[in-house]
Amino acid sequence: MLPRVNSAAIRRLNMVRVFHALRENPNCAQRDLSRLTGLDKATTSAIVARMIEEGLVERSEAPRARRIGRPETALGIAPSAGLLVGARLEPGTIRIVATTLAGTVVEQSQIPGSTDLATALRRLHEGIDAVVAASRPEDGAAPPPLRGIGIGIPALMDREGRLVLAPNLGWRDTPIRPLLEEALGAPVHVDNDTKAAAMAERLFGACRGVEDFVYLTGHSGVGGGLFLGGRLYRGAQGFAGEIGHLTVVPGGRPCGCGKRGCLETYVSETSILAQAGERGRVLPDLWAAAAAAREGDPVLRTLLEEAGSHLGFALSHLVNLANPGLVVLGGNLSIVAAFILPALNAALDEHALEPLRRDLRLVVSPLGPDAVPMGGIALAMDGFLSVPSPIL
Amino acid sequence: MLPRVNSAAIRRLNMVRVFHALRENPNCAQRDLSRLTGLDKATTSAIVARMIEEGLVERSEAPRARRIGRPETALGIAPSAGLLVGARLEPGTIRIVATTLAGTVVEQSQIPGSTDLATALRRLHEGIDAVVAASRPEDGAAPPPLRGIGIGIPALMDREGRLVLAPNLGWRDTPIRPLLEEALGAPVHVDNDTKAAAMAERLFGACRGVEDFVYLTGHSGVGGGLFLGGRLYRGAQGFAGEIGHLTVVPGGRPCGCGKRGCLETYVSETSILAQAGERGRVLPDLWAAAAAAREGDPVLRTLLEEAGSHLGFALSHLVNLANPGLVVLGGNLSIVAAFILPALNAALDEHALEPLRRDLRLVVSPLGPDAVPMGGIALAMDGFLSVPSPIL
DNA sequence: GCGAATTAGATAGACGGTCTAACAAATCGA
DNA sequence: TCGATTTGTTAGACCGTCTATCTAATTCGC
Repeated sequence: MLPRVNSAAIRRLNMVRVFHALRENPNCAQRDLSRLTGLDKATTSAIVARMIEEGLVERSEAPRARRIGRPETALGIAPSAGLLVGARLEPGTIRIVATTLAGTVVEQSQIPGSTDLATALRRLHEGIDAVVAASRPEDGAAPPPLRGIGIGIPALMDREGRLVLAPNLGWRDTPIRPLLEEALGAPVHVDNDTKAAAMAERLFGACRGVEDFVYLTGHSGVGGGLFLGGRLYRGAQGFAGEIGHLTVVPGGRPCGCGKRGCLETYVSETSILAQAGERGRVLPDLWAAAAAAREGDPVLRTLLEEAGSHLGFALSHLVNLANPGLVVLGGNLSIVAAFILPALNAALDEHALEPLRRDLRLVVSPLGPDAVPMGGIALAMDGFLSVPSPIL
Repeated sequence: MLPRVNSAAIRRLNMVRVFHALRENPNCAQRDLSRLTGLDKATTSAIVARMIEEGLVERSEAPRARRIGRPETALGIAPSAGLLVGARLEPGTIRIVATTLAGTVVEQSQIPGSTDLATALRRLHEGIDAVVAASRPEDGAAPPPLRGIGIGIPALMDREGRLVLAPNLGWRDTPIRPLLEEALGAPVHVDNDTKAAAMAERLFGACRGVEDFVYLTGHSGVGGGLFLGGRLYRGAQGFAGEIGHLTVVPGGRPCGCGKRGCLETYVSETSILAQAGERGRVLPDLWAAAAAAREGDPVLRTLLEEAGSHLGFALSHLVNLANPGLVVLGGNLSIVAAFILPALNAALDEHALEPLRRDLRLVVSPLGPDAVPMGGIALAMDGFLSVPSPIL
């Protein structure tokens, strides 16, 4: 059943618009918010007054003089209004960030992970407590309340937020959200790490204001986050974006999914290192692979070129189907971006339709390794603002 | 700039909900509308009263007795409230339907098409006039007003509704909507034929109530209509869904797009007939191809099996990326569906991820050749209801 | 037959949004 | 000091939905 649309819904919707306008334009005046949101200045006045009353927004002390007329007062999301926590849960490490409600990072940490569910959750819990404790304001004022927690996990999550399968962690069918919510005592949002990272790029990274883009990342597998028509797209079951299992070489390298020739047997960090090993180059990680390529090692050069070619071929399918305006290379892919991009672009030229290819922009993620935990922040922010989903 | 969200917007939104609930459940009572839309019965009462006042809805004369209590009065979209016209514009033929606002067909016709722009538009104009004239009620009452016209064209249309390129018609960069609107004197909506057909399946066909599905069709090319997250998805430039140009055989048959091995060089009506000819079977159309296959012709059997295999391979990419819950085979593909489905399913089994494949339903379009003109109706209906786009 | 029960639908009033229009506030420039 | 200019507030109109109550029309039990 669709949520009811009544005056409460429209108030929330307009409040969220004002919030994001203010988040993206810190220290702007009420007048600017009117222009940005399209709301009448009287409406803006009412909404801002309410947000100030709720402690969500604060006025700067000093009015800013303009050329002529009454000076404007700058507004901003109050740092004391609350704290959001984002986390990235991986087998080896857990990365945690704390931000203001506006998404400004105030604290971060990295702790060891675990493939044991109880251990991982305990460490996550302790890590979050520590980060929140460290986020206390210096002047000894009351700590901002924890408003929400968002966590990105390398796992298939269904549309209800249930963990279906996490091969790297060895977990399956785990009601991870309730487990965490009970332990942490704040609203918890859990999502696939790539989808979370895509949200981060949209709110804080390279895709601000972009309505249709694709986020690509590659660790143990290759994941795609589809942001389509102004929303993160999840698919009928919540599994959309599985670009890593497109068949790029029929009958090719065997994949963990049981098929052969999947993209991620050629392009993920794991598979690139494996292939390097097969060709006599034992390397610890992609940084080493990038270093070797930078020094001119022909094996790595060729390997990364092949990877770029396969990725470009798979990406061309996505481009022809979804016609995104922007593709972001993120995660570990950004480490080797310089060496895969030429072949990737060539493959796109060869396989993507010209009018779709022509207007396609391709960028390397500015968030880098922070994309997933910041995606947790994005999830938590969305949850805090909690717009009933079918609206906007 | 996003449209303003105010009380007028929420009224329209709720009115549209009531309209669609009533369209999908003809002769239901006001009480049922409340349940279907989630609106309070008082709200429903107000909305229905207003729609009756506007002539959009009418009450049936006879109240329907229930087991106990006051009998309910059946409601329906008034046939006299207006007429919608949908058309399919092809080089050879123009197909036109007229329906009530509820989408009930009241008249249809088929006239010759033309690749000359002026001729085609003139014939379309005359054909629509004729169909509208023939739709007069038998009792000699005033004819319902023409509320909108929707047209599906085999063309790349940009997001502003401008015709960018129509290879089969030989048109490019044509402001077709203004041309038609001036001539026809009613709101005109023009869109890609496949996207229109997908809308028809959603409103009137196999996809009623389905939020994420893919519509596939194949005439001169192979097109895909993506309906994602409850909306027709257009992509950054409006070109989304070009499944026909996925590379399925690297270095394969040359395609009109300049590349090689595109899906549509194996699966479209044109290419199937061409391949049949190369193998010594000269056939006029897909009906003949289906007939030959039905009679056991091994050449056609093999050919269609290969087509199914290629289509399934390309579709597996779409499934892995978009995770649709339903795939509809429409247009000319439905003619040969019986002979391509086994290989198509096998290719999906081989190349689509198991959890995504498992819950995927595949159906043949119930609308068949009417999908495109009914898609025009869907466009016109959407336009008539004109919900500001970012809402719902 | 007749009143109680039951269900559909209408109505009154509360409530809560945004918008228009007028007003108050704060500055610049002459 | 006064008018012009621009920002921000306020009063009131307007228009939605929602709650609560009322009316209408029927069946059921007796």
